[in-house]
Amino acid sequence: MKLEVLTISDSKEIQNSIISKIKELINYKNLEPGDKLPSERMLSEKFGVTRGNVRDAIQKLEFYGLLKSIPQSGTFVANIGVVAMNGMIDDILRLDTQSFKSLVETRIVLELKTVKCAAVRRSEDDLKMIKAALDAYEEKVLSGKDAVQEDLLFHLAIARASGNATMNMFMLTITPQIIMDFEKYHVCDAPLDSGRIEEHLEIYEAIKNQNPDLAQQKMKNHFNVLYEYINKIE
Amino acid sequence: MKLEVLTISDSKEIQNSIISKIKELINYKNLEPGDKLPSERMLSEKFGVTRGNVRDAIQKLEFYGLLKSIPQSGTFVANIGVVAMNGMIDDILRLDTQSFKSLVETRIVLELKTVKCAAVRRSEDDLKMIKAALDAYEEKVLSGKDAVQEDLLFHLAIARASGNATMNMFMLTITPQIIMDFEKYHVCDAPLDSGRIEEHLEIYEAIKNQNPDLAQQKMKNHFNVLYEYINKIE
DNA sequence: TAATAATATTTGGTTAACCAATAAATAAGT
DNA sequence: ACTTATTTATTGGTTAACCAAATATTATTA
Repeated sequence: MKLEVLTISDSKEIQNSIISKIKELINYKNLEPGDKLPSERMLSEKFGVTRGNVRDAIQKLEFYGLLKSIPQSGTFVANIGVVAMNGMIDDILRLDTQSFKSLVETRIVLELKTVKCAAVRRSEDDLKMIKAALDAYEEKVLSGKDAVQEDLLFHLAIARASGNATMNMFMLTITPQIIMDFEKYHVCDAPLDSGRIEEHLEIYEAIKNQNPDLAQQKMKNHFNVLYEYINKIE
Repeated sequence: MKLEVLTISDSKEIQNSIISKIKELINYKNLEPGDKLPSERMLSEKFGVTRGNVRDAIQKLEFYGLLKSIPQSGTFVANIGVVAMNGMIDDILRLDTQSFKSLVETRIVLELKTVKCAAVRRSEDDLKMIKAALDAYEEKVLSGKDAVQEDLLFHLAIARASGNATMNMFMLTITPQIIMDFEKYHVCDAPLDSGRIEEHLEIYEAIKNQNPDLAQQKMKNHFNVLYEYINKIE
């Protein structure tokens, strides 16, 4: 007889099934914005799972802004109607894992905007930090070493200078995965680096001179090779 | 004498200080990609905090892809170099709270892309779901009721049809906050809805006919009023 | 009867003990 | 001396008991 083991995907399944049951409960009980959910203990008993499982599921829905836990009081339905609640939970349950292509595609979209914002809004301090990242990248490349990290730190510095906390955070969430995939798929092995120093410099100059359209254009050029790459895969 | 109470911002401060200490530790010990961090118990003792605090901090860094916990084995530095590690942790610690403006700005950027992708990649199934969302929106508006939820579900259906899991997830994370802010700031009180049904329909038709550029153009029109709004505030 | 005070219960959050899987150290066998 | 088997210690994860704040209930009083 085979031993039953709880793998990660199993625990993900449990979490999703709990989320699904919470959705049904909200519909069944006609809970509206601001209404209180049953306590974690009751839910865990009702669903036949541990309280920890329930807490994790609630935490996930809290991350997406659908529930709000208040200490010593209860867990409440967010200020969002039943229709949106149902639609969003369905979407959350259906979410695929993020492919390399989707990550890069998203990165390009975000950066074509962050660079524009940075050109308009960057402070003198921002500019200094972008310059520092630029110099670090150049030095690493000229010494013949791999400079993937310094490359992406340059781009993150621009994201910070964009003055948009949302895009900044999104860039932070996708950057590590991109770095690892880059090395995995050997995207940066090609001898493009000498040209890319120049490209970085041009982007920097455009930001320095507060020319948003030029900055975006230079960034677009910079992404050309990457763009071709992701359209090739899949 | 005042009673000492641990507020949410205090606990956030603790978490950030732990993250900062982990960063110092990685530098001090010269931990490289794949190296093992000291155990949670040792860290909690070293830092003078509870093990739960340490776990939370590690979980946050795991979310950003900088650490990886493996059960019964340890917590490991991700496949990312020291330079990127330091830069990213600094960025994470510096992250601002997301303003309404940054949310809407990001939403526009993402949607101008998702709608284009959706026009190219949408399946017949996707198309049906977008149509269903469109009909639900129209019905709600024509009956004179508030249709903010149905509005955004239409846009989420497009995000799903884009075939890009990353942008889909990003849209899901910002949508609830936008809905709540919309109602808070009374963005949708204006009598624009009759015109907006038409706009939605045009977007849908462009997606149906697989015309990405037209779809993007229609989406851009649709966002015009919103775009003016966010450039007005602040 | 209504308003207030006191008590009991319920709540999400926290923590210390526990678990099974892993890794390290030791012992045994060849 | 080197491999293999066995034991021991350590690990992140889990759970059941506990906590203090918030709420509901009951008792008291005017």
